Amino acid sequence: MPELPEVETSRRGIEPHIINTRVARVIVRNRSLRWPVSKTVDRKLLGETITSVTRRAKYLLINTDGGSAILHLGMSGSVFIVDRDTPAGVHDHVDIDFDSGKTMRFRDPRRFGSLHWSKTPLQHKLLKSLGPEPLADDFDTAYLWEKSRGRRVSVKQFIMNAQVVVGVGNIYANEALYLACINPRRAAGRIALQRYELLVAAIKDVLANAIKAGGTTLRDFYGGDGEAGYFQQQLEAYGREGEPCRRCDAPITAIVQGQRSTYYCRQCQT
DNA sequence: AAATATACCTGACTGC
DNA sequence: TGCAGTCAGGTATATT
Repeated sequence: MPELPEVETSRRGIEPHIINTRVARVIVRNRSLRWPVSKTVDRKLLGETITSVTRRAKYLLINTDGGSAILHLGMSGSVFIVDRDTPAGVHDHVDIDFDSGKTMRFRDPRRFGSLHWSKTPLQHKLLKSLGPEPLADDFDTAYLWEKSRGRRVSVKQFIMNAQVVVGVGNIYANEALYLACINPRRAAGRIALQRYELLVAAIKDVLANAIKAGGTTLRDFYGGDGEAGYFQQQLEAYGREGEPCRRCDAPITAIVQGQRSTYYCRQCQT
């Protein structure tokens, strides 16, 4: 499923193929994504030239001089480049054809993704109240510690809250807490500054490593669907219920927090 | 204000 | 082999 590293991988895979090229046609086969795709999107995109593809949280911004398309991959979405007139599958909901003869295709079996248009995407309702980017310098120990004061919610749910920090999905929340030796059930407001230092470093580390691993997917991105489980072999906690902790050998425990599965070591995450 | 629950959707998997 | 049931998960929104 696309977490931040995969969205970033998609961005890097797509941008070189569509930058400075003009949109020749937009085909929306299915408008019922998470929110109905407005015809405004197709209308505004048509004829525009792509100036860049950027990312904010897990949103891809396909930028033009006239505004930006805001694409979210949801849980099962992917974007990739194909030659024009490549037959579309049942879950291929949107094609953007370019003058170059290439097509950017959006595929999303579960249709949790979304597509919007905005002249000022960072001010868009969906983006305007997001927290800092986890890999940016303004996401640091002091910020996270301060933000956590007085909060009784579990630290895992706290770091998965996009108003606190974006891009930390379930898998990476589990992994980061494991790396920082913090019990996911602990209240966010009752964790010391020094431990937040470890946690911030762990979040940055796990995301940076996953982006690096995404480079593997990038190689066969062209024509592929970018959904390969590239980071799986590096997981320390997620999905390892009953298997031995690689630090202390105690079995990894699985619990549910906020209807999400949590995996952690009861012995060394305190 | 903060915490918690709900809704959206379908492929993959499990058990009969 | 087929079928019904369960799970997964991002995030806006509703409810407490």
